[in-house]
Amino acid sequence: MKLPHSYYSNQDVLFLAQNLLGKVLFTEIGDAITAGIIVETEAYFGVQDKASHAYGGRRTNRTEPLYSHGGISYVYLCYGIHHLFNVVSSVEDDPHAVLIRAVEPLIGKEIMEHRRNMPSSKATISSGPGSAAKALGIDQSFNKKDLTGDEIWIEDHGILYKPDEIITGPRIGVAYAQEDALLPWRFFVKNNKYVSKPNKG
DNA sequence: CGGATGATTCACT
DNA sequence: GTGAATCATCCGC
Repeated sequence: MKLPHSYYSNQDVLFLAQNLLGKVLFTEIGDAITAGIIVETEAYFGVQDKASHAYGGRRTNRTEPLYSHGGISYVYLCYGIHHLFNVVSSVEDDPHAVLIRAVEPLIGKEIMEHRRNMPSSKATISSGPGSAAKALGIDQSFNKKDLTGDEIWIEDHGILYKPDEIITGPRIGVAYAQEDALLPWRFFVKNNKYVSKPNKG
């Protein structure tokens, strides 16, 4: 059930970003288990991607997790308020990652409702990278965690979307990346209400 | 050591 | 649609 370490070694981050749609992201904090179906992702294409924190081989204390072997998390604070969760992929020193932008609440909905202070019927409970992370209880302490461990992991529940249900488009909020901002490296499930921003095909 | 800056969200107008 | 919130990180001096 749990995706094995080998899954994350895939060196094609665009494939992985698309393949992660329909997978189920779990967190366990104390006794609280929550999980959501991944319905929106973005690929960050290593050193050659101007939108990536690792662009040009930039290597700092913060970006260090990106350079690890695939299969760990990369969580960082954005705008001083939001924790954004990424799945690190590929091999060591090849800093590819997939940003999880939205999940559909599946397990532990009451816990997510409490964390977000809104009903899970509301789309915005886990729509957008900051909200999805908060619903799952992800914060800085989840940085650099092994994704095959027992604090945060991803399972395959056999959910498969048809090719025409998966939409590709430019990434959100990366205008600073100039021409790379136009690359169609955002993937989401068509018409899923938990997808942020435009979710139609 | 200080200034700038976000892979965003939410409350208002 | 607009603007505030809010701080770790990064980079230049």
